Amino acid sequence: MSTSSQPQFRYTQTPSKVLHLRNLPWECAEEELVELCKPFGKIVNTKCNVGANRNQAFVEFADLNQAISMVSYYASSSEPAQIRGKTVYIQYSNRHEIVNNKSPGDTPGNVLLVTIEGVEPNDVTIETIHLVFSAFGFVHKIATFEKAAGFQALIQFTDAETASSARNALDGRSIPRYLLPDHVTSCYLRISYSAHTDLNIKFQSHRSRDYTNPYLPVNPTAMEGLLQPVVGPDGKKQEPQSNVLLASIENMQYAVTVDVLHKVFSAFGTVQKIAIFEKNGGTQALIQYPDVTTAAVAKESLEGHCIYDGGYCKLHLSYSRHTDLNVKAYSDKSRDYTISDPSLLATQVPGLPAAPNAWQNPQGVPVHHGTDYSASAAIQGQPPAGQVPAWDPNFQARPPYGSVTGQTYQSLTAPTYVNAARPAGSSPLSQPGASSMPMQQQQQPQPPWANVRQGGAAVLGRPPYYSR
DNA sequence: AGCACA
Repeated sequence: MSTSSQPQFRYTQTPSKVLHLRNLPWECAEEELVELCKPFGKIVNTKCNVGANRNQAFVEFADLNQAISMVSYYASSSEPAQIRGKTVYIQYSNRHEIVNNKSPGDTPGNVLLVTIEGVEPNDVTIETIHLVFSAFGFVHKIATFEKAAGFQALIQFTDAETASSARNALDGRSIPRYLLPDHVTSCYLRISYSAHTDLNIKFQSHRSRDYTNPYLPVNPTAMEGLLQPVVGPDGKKQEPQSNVLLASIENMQYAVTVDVLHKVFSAFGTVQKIAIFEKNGGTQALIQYPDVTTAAVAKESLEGHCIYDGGYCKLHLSYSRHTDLNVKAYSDKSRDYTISDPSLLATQVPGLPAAPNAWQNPQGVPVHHGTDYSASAAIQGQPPAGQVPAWDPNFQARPPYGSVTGQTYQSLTAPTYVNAARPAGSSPLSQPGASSMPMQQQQQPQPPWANVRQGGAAVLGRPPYYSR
């Protein structure tokens, strides 16, 4: 902070395109400023409400001579410059351009930056935010994050007009109390415009949503945040035991299929469900046991071990926060072994339960496959049987391609490959007789909200966000 | 009445 850094005399004006106007009336509008100045030239920028009293302003002309003409005119005029009858004092500014006339947050755009004050991130769900802002138009995307400023959300509308209507209505307002947890006393929204025009949402999760693409992959790890945060009795975070294990597969040189995982994890007890997914470029899987004890044994036994010799497909296990996976009964990435007796599924059982809870498993009970899959399996080159990757220390490293299951669920395998091989729309499941399960062709992961509604299958097919 | 923003 050196005084010599300001060598120019403060009140000695060298000409500038920028004029400094002071003694302006309270909250002088930009229009009033322009009215006063535009007879002298083209105004390219202004800044109003400057100074502690907000009664100063800057006006920048396109050309220096225009500014000079204005200053000269009023220097020799008998009538001072006036706005609303107040004399306005005009000088050259000591700067030569107006910078940051508008802060970026005041430049309208279709994306709002919302800071939610007075709440913890867990107090306001993305659903609540969506609800509040949807009142002004279709909300395309939402991304939430925690920064120094607090809990913030980027909310993408179709256009700046919609965004500004939301901003005008909600800025400084509070989210309705009934949408908030009881312990939240106040929750004020500070809204500005983001410079973004299109948010890049990679996953549906508890922190981000893309309502234009309901079938965007769900990030299962992120979705765990939907559950209660886990805090031990001592107040510290802990990893609670669970009947569901989260397996990260490292150095996955060979394909790890549902069948392989089933074989490996079945060594410790009944495996109920398996789901495989990609996360951060790696492969992870969720393996569900009936009880925590079995999961704990499997975790202790398998942690750090490799599915194949040579350090291939090394397992890292932790407890998932899930307790009951909602997975497609048959897909190349998931399996629900609890759906019913596999031996029944292999054969056509016309009256097999239409399953009161069939909507929870949109892939449904594949009673319609009939003879179809045997042919498709052949097309896929799947041998009827093959080497089973066993949990055997002597097991030779070998890609499990073509590996087929043991007798127990061999029959389950074929429909999986059938579904994977068949283009959407050609599934026999879409035949009229299958109308009770309308969404069976949806191969994408279910949006997380799909399974919380009754009749979720129908909701999945036509999310409410398409209703506009 | 006396020079902004972030």
